[in-house]
Amino acid sequence: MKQDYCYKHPRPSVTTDCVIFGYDQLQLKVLLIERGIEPYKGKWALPGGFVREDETTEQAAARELSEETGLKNIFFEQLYTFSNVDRDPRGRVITVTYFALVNIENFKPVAGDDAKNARWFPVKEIPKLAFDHEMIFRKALYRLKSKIKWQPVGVELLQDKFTLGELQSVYEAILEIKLDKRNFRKKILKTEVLIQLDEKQKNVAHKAAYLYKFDKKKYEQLENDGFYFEI
Amino acid sequence: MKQDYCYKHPRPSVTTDCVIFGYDQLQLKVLLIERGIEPYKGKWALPGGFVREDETTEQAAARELSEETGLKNIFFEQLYTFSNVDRDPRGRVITVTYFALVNIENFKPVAGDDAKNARWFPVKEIPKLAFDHEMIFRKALYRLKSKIKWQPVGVELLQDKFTLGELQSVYEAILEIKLDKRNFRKKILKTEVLIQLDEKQKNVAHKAAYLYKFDKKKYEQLENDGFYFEI
DNA sequence: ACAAAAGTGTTTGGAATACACCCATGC
DNA sequence: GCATGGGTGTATTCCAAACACTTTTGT
Repeated sequence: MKQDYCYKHPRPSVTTDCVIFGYDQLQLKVLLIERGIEPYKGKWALPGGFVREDETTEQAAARELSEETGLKNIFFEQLYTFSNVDRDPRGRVITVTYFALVNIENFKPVAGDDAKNARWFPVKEIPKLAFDHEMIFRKALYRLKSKIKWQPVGVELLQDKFTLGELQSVYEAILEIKLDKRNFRKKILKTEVLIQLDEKQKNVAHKAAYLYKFDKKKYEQLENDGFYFEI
Repeated sequence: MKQDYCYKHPRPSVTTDCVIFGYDQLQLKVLLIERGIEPYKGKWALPGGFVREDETTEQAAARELSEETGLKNIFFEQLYTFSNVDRDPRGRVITVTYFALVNIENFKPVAGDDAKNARWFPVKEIPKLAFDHEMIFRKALYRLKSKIKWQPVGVELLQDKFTLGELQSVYEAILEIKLDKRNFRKKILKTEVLIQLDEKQKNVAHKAAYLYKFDKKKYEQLENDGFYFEI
C-alpha cells in the first residue's frame, strides 16, 4: 500500500554521505560503492542514503557505516552540508556529510546488500564519482590533513595494538611527506595518549618494535579540557 | 490558492539559523530576534528561516542575514547541522547553521519585518533561547574562539579603518583574556594582512593612533596557499 | 654477514612570552 | 599639567627541526 506525505511547502530530501577512510599497504584508502540503480548507475559513489524520520543525521551516518562496513563505534564526525540545488538529478537533495576513520583489517565486507559492489580505493586513484561526491571527498581529505596535525586521530586507522613505525607511516601517507623518526616519536609521545605495552612485534626480520595502544580515556579527557580544537 | 506537495516518503523541513556576532562598546554581542509567532512566541531566538526550493543553504543564510541586518557581503561560514528529531515542536526540522561577523556600526536595524523585535545581546548576557539555539550559540562561540587564534577574522567586526588598539580589544573580548600590547602588534603585523594608512585617529584625548585596513586580497591569497586551516 | 627496521640525544633557529618607559593629544 | 591610550625593543623560554649511529632479529 502506497502512502503519500503531503506538505504546504515543497521540502528537500535529506541524505547523509560518508567518506570512510582506511589504511592498508602503506596507502590511505577510501571506501566507495558501485551504484546499482539510476541515476549514475554503475558509477562509483560515497556510501550514503536517506535520513529516516526517526533518526538524526549522526544516527543515519552510523547506520550507513555499520551497514556498509559491519563496523560500529567508529571514529566519525560531521564534515559539511552540501545543498547545491542541482546536485542530484532526482530533485532537491541536501546531504549532510560525515567522515570516518576505520581500520581495514576489522572491516567485514558486506555481502552485496542492495547488490552493491564495495571497494577500497587508494586516495590517489579515485575514479570519477557520482553526484558532487568528488567535492565531498576532497573536503574530507583536506579536513583529515588539517585534523591530523593537531589531533592524534591517525591511531583510528590502525589495529588496537600498533607500533610507532606503523603510526608514522599513517601520518606520512596522509600528509604525503616524509617525517623524521625521532621528532615524530617525541611529538606523538608527548601527547601522552599512547600507552606502551609489555609486548613486542613477532616474526619480523628486524628488531621487534614495542606495541602501543591508544589511551582513549586520556584523549577524551584532554579534549574536554579544550586541549584540542575542533577542526 | 493552496497547493500541496506530496512525496512517497516523509521529508524533514530544512531551515538555516545564523549566529551573527557584532562588537560594540568593548563587548562581543549576538543578534537575537524576538519570536512573533508560536512556537516559542515571545522568546528570543537566532535569526533564521526555511530554505527555499531554489536556493542553497548558503544563499538562504545570506538572504536571512540581509533581511535581518540589511548587510550584504559579510563574512560568514557554515557552522554545523543540527538534526535532533525533537528539536522543533512543529515536527521534523533539520537546521543548517552559519555564523557571521558583522560590524554593528554599519548595521541598519530593520523595521520590524515579521513584527519581530531584534536586539544585540552581549554574549555574557544571553537570555533563554528558543529551540536548541542555546547549543547552536555555544558551538558558534567556541568556533569563533578557535578560529581567531589562527585567522585574523577579528577585523570583520570593526569598521573598514581601525586602530590596532581597537583590534586588540576585539581579541580580548572574544578570548576573554588580556593580551600584551607589544606582542599582539608583532603577531598581527607579521601576518601581513593589515595595511597601515597615512591617516590617524582624530579628536581623541591622547596620542592619535594610525588607522589600518584589512588586506582582503592578501588574506585570500594566503588562504589559497593553505596558510590558514579551515576550522 | 647482511638486510631491515627499531631505538635513541643533542644542537640550532625561530616563535612566543614577559616586561617598562616615553610620546602625543585633549581637556 | 595631567590623564589617556599610542608606540616601541630586548632578554628568556619553549618548541620544532635537523641530524647519525647502534641494536636486534630473521634469513
